[in-house]
Amino acid sequence: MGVRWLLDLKFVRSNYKMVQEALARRGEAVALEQFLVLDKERREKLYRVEQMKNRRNVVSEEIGRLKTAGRDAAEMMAEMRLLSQQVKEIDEEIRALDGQIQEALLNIPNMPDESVPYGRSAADNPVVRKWGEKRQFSFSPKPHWEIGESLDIIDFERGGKVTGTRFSFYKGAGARLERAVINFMLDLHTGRHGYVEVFPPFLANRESMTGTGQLPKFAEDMFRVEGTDYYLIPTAEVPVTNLYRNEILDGEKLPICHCAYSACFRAEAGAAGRDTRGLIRQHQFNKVELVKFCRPEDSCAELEKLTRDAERVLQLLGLPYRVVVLCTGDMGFSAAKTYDLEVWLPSYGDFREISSCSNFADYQARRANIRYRPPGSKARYVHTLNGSGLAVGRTVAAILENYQEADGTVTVPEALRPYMGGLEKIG
RNA sequence: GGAGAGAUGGCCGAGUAGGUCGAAGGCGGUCGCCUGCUAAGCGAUUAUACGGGCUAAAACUCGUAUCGCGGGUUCGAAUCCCGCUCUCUCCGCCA
Repeated sequence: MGVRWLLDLKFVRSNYKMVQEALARRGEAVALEQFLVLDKERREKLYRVEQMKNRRNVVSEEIGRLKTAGRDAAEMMAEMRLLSQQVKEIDEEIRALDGQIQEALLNIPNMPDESVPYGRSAADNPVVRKWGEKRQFSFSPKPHWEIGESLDIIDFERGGKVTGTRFSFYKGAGARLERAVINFMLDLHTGRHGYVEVFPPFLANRESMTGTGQLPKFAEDMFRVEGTDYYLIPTAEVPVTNLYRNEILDGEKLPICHCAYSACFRAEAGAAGRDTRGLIRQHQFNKVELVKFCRPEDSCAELEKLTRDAERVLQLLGLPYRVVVLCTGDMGFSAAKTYDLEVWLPSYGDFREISSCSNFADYQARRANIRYRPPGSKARYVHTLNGSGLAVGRTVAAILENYQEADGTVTVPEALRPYMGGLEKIG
């Protein structure tokens, strides 16, 4: 039975030290020794059982010949009956080993790209570049949730009533603003950056969640539809990356670039007490996502481009931001390299993440089995990338805070006015 | 939700009273040949994964597995039995 491995077994086997060191840089002591032992045992058993199967095949053929010739083969059949029994047992053992190995692999994070700086936590993420000037307020700027409430364009209170904490309503110009931001981003990425828009399902099944790495490790971060195997997507990355699961793409078509709007749902387990007010950390939020599939040799350059595409949104909206590169200790589980875009939020007096752009190398492609065929050669795994372009709720929060005026109104950024029916000011 | 039909290689499509079928044939693809009956002809070749051997690595070679998925029967299963999934058609329902 063919098992598709989550890591290249041969690679891990022969570059054991290197893999071990790469993973150690992430700060997780990964037990690869265990893997090596299991792998060795598996290969020994596999070899043995394949020898047995070979004998069975050869003898069975012989039995067929004898029988058609009308001769007796009872002795051989008896022997084979025994052999088959043993084969079955060893097959069972191998299957158990496969499961153990696969389980071990599922919990091994991606290896960081060599260019990723070493560090232990978010505090060690180097700032790569900054853009924009922080506005000097002649008054004391208010946090976006206060602005939203006083302008009556965001209703957190009733969101809590209707659904629960961390849910909210947008209303009037607020709802329109949210929609404007979505459309602005989609138009920018499709019109100027060459992405093909897709509108995905907001629920995805277990295979898809495993394909992009949300499962099995992060099940508690997601909402699951009771009685089904469907999960509410935590990001459009899931359905869009899985678009091509179990497919072999035409090499000529790469890179394939998609952008997608979706609502995103996150259980935010373990986030109790953090960002309890406002739009920063909701159970449901909107996001425009950028997703790329490319050749392995292009993924580094594609990550730079994708990041720039996301940055362009902030630039056109006139929102100050900085770009940090996540250090080894702060990177997500599946990522090989990640840039975070952090927007300036006056009420926090700090930069907050508004986009995360990652190169996953072949990590997701291997799990999701997405390949391409280079001209005249075998299928290879593609590299996948994605990034927010951008998180809409946080963008709205940033607009409200950065564009607020002393009289309590909010100026609409010029780039959004065409999407707001020409509206220049909210309030 | 109810009833029926079907799932075979890149595609189309054979193959079921179990045996030498990884699987006929066609198309497509690749390589070579031919080139005045020309929007052609001829020949060859054309799956993937894993393991062993040989390698610097390949190529190569041997083996195993794979005919929707998972089990079962059997010395032996694409072919028989059971379960599941998906697709198609008809009915119902609905945005």
